[in-house]
Amino acid sequence: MDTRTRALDLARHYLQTLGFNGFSFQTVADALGIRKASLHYYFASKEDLGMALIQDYRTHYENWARKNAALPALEKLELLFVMFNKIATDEHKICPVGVLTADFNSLSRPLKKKILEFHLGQRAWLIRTFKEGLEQKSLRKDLDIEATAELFLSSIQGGLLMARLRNDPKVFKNLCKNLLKNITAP
Amino acid sequence: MDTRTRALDLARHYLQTLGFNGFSFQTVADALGIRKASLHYYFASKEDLGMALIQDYRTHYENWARKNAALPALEKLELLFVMFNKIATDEHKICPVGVLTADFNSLSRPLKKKILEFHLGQRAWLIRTFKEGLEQKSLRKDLDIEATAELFLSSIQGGLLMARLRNDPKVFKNLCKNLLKNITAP
DNA sequence: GTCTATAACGAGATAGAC
DNA sequence: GTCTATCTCGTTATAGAC
Repeated sequence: MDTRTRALDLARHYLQTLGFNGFSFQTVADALGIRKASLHYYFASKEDLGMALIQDYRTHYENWARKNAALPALEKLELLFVMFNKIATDEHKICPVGVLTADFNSLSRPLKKKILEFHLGQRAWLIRTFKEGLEQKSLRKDLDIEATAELFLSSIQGGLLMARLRNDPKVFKNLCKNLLKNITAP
Repeated sequence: MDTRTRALDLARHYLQTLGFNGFSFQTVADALGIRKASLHYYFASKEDLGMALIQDYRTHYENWARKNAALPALEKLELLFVMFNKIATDEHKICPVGVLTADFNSLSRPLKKKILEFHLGQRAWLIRTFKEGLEQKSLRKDLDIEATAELFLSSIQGGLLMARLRNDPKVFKNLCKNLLKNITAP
């Protein structure tokens, strides 16, 4: 794996555990085994690193979505929760988008825009998937699609925070289970 | 208002807008009109300031709860959402507990403990209030109390983040409306 | 209580050698 | 690509005068 990719993976790790203002070029450079000045060869500024992090996360997510595109809607939603549950159980990480939203006001305008775009993309994915679920009759036919998308997005972000705070993997898992139960067809 | 109280109010403002690692003694001292060294007279360390902030927020919350203790359960829940909605619409603030959970791993053990205690207290309040609502027959009688408490807590935290990200006051308000709709008796 | 002054450190960032 | 060296700035924190 090339140095830039390794740096990005490490930076994402620190982003999800310490927050954007909680790690430095030094932190990443030490873990990588190079000098912090060398990191500037790949990322001109921390701002740049932030942009690369959100772009990288977006690419990961879009690959995931593409890979599972052909599955039934309900399975896709289950797999979405599996994905976030992996984050929750991996050293109490939280979602990169959630972290960056907590640090939102210390970020540049282009970075803010990029984070919002990711969020809206995920929201659109949820709405599409709910519509598919309705066509496939796996979801309650009186489902309020927009409201449910907002509920899913907010409780995933908040649920990851809560799992960290409570130091209990069941917290997030139970939350997901109940979210799914409330939307599936009787 | 004495200097310590004013300092605490300003610090809470910066905590909720910039995160715990996003503001400094300098930030607060400038807004307060004194030198940052003088702030150390009130708070020995930033750690201390963090403890005071969470204690202060807890006192505010407990006073609020006491004031409304005699109201019907459903009204109390509505007022809870009003309180958080004020946070969301005031410069896109988020909950102090949520902020500190995002920065959790850079905090000391006593501070972590204090944050968890606040969260568990709020969770207990929700559970008590749901039970009251069931006795008063204002809530759906098949309500899963524990699961609903988790859902409320997580979607409030996540909803505040989402309202900031989307820069839209309606996001949080609609979320609250739907949370309430789903638990009220038909 | 508030001040000046300063210590000690870590951050982001750049210049230029290899 | 990676290094050493350095700059500048902001951070927490302390000592001691007023």
